[in-house]
Amino acid sequence: MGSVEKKMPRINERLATSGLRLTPQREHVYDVLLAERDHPTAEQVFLRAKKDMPDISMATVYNCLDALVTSGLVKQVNLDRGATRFCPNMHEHCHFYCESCGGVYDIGLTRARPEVPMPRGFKATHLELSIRGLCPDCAARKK
Amino acid sequence: MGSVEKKMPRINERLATSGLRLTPQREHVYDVLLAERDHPTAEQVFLRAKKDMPDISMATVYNCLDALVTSGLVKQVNLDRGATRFCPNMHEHCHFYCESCGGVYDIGLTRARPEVPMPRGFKATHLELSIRGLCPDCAARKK
DNA sequence: TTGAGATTTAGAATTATTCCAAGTATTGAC
DNA sequence: GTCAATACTTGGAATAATTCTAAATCTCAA
Ligand SMILES: [Mn+2]
Ligand SMILES: [Mn+2]
Ligand SMILES: [Zn+2]
Ligand SMILES: [Zn+2]
Repeated sequence: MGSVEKKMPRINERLATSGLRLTPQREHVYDVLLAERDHPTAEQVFLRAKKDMPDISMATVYNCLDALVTSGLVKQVNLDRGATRFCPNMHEHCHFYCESCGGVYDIGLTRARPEVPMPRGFKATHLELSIRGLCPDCAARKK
Repeated sequence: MGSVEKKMPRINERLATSGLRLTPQREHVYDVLLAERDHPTAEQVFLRAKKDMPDISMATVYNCLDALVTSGLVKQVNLDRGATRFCPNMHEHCHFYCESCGGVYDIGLTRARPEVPMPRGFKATHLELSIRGLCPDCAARKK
């Protein structure tokens, strides 16, 4: 995670191509996401962001998250009815939701992109897989 | 769709095994869902249900939908942030969301249940695939 | 230096859903 | 059949997550 050398130009450039500026708030929100790979909600991002930037507002967190999503640096993850979660991992992957602890984990899709035969006429542009069950910790505990 | 002969015992029995009663409202909400295969929201179900049962309330529609889901007669479908949609098709299938018209379509998963290699320790119990793109009508129109 | 446009912010508004408490209906024991 | 226990429906209040709004602040380029 060579943050300064690699992250900065990337985030700057990505925002720029969407006509957005790199602001301290946006960078900080992105850092918060990169710091922990648990798919936090906007609320959780807000709480974490405040630690180092006490004056940041909830509205700004929503704005920043939106800017990061728009510029392709962050993915939104929606799990049934709950609050939207955010994921800075832009590699192709799907999400595993633990029904016991509520945790969300990345599952790499090596090459096995699920193949689904489309009925005539449908043009698929994007497909999303989500899995639910028990994470390793919870599975072990339930034994 | 031999409704009376086949639907009634099924819905009655399914509700019963969850300790729930078959009420006129529950049956009517189920009928509304069966009448059109377009994954309506609770609001839409409410509007349609009122046509033949003008005194039904929104709260009851939510309650009925919940009862039907609990007893395994109806599936909930969540598409990103939007209102939950409801689907009376209990065969294994996934959902196609048209980014142009917003329609939701059932896509049968013949046998091709997507195979995903689980990292060590994860116990998957359920997996869900959703696809977005253009439905046949919208795809043709965009040509 | 300056002003147009972008960004941040607090708080109001909105949306979808759940909760609540009261009234109504159904059921089974007698 | 009567009656109480239980289930169900209902309107409205409450909640949760998100979006909107309008004013203050910041940034960049001329
Ligand atoms: Mn992820
Ligand atoms: Mn469906
Ligand atoms: Zn877990
Ligand atoms: Zn369409």
